[in-house]
Amino acid sequence: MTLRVTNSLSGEREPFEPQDPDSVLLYYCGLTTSDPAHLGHARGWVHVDVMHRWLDWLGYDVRHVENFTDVNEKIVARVGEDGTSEADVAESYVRSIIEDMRGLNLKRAEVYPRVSEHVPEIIDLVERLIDRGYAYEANGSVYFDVTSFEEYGKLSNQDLDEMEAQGTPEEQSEKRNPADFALWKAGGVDPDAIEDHQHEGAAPPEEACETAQTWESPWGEGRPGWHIECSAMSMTHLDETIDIHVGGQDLVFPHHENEVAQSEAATGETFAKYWLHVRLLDAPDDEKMSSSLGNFETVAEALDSYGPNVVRTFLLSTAYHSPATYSSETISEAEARYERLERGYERATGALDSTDARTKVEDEQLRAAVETAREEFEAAMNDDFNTRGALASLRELTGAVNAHLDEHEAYDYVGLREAVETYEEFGGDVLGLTFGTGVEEGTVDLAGELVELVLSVREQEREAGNYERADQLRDDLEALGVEVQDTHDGPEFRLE
RNA sequence: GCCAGGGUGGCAGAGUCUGGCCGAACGCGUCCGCCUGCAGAGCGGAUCAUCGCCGGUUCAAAUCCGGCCCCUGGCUCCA
Repeated sequence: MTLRVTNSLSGEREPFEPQDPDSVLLYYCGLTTSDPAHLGHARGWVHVDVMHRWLDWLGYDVRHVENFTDVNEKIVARVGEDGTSEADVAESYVRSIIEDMRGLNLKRAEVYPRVSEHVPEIIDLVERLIDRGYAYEANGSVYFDVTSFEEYGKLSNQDLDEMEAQGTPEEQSEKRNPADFALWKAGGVDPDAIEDHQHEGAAPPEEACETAQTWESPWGEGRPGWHIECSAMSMTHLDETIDIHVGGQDLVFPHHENEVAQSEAATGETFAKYWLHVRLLDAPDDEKMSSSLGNFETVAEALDSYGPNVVRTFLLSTAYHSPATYSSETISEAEARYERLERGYERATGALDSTDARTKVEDEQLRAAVETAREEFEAAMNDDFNTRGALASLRELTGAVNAHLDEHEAYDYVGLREAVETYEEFGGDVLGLTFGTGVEEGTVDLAGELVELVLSVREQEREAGNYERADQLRDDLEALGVEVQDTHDGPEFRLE
């Protein structure tokens, strides 16, 4: 069975065939480091992460690059609020973003390149475009001539005549065609350009702009344009042609379209074989979640409230290109979904470690269910990374595990072991969920022993018929995050 | 206006490429039963969908074709 992906270039689901059958070059359009990351960003990250993990599972050697845009007017707008200079502000957000990524249990990319560290490569690329007749200089700025690239518009299906102008009025006057876009911008940052983005506590615009970074170039001092960075960094760290380029749906035009144009004009080669676009996350009011609208939940807040597993389950409960809304309802459903999986895993591992698990016992139903779950998981992931379907197969596995444990006195050791391996391999390695972090009965650590102690007191109360006291102890434990469940074999607990 | 993606049960959300296994997955919710001092978890069962509208193709359509309505995103910084 082969992987199929929806390619924005063709608008169709296509078989995935990387240039080199053994490896995949993957680029993800990362963030501008001017605001804390919000859940919408996490949606992109987590889906790219799972794509990466699935490609690993399929046996590809994945080279994954994800940039930080640390040169941008919006960063300059934060000077005074979150730092003392553009570079300083950018650095503080890079740090918080990396922390968020860790918190989300993302597999590391191979490189996280920054624009500020790739200016020479950007300048080289711009020169190449000028040499080849695709770009021109005007007053120290350099623009890409969209009419020179015949295929301009092929990614977003835009028609040049229908397009509105890109750039500021000043830029417009320098351009040959309204749709031309800047590769290099002369000078520093114009105070007028940042005023609208400034918040309370920001430095005066003129002062903030003083701290904006500029670089020497063949056209004088200036700054790189927005789109050119990704082309330069993708080519530097991967290759002139990469296999998969992923980004937010909002970037299709103009950002990705321009990347295609400038890259392919410069190299004469295909820039990216497959373009995958992650749909934006919607806020409860059905609007997109975005920094500028201020209607977001930050990654840090979400992780704090729900933890990485619930957040990931929530994000993976919707296919990467489908609409998804973040609300208290949708996140608590994800919580229930994750917990059910985790309980199944814990029951399975607990049973496996008990003396009731026997290699001689064989439950055909359990084993068939494990087999089916594995097949369905694989089929779902291969079908354009259908994470919702993949999650569904693990639920069915959970149902089979629970049914087996409920219906039998002696357990099927081999079947349970296969089930546990499936959780770990697919739920763990591929979906990036972690199970079994709760403290098991009989765990040797102090917290566990103390809970045991409280539970034994509660058992005495129950035996004595003092249910009120027993329930009070249960409620108190609950308040501390210890969930108590009475079973045939005595009380069990798990930490939330 | 132009481009892209959506409209599936109370909610959420697969399936649409490759028409039939879809009288529609997984789940949340609700109800009943088992278990249980109670609760939770689990198990079993039930409830819940004329798949946006109209027309067409076909033995057969959520899935293909045509028209229309509505929503979201992009066309300005944005994952």
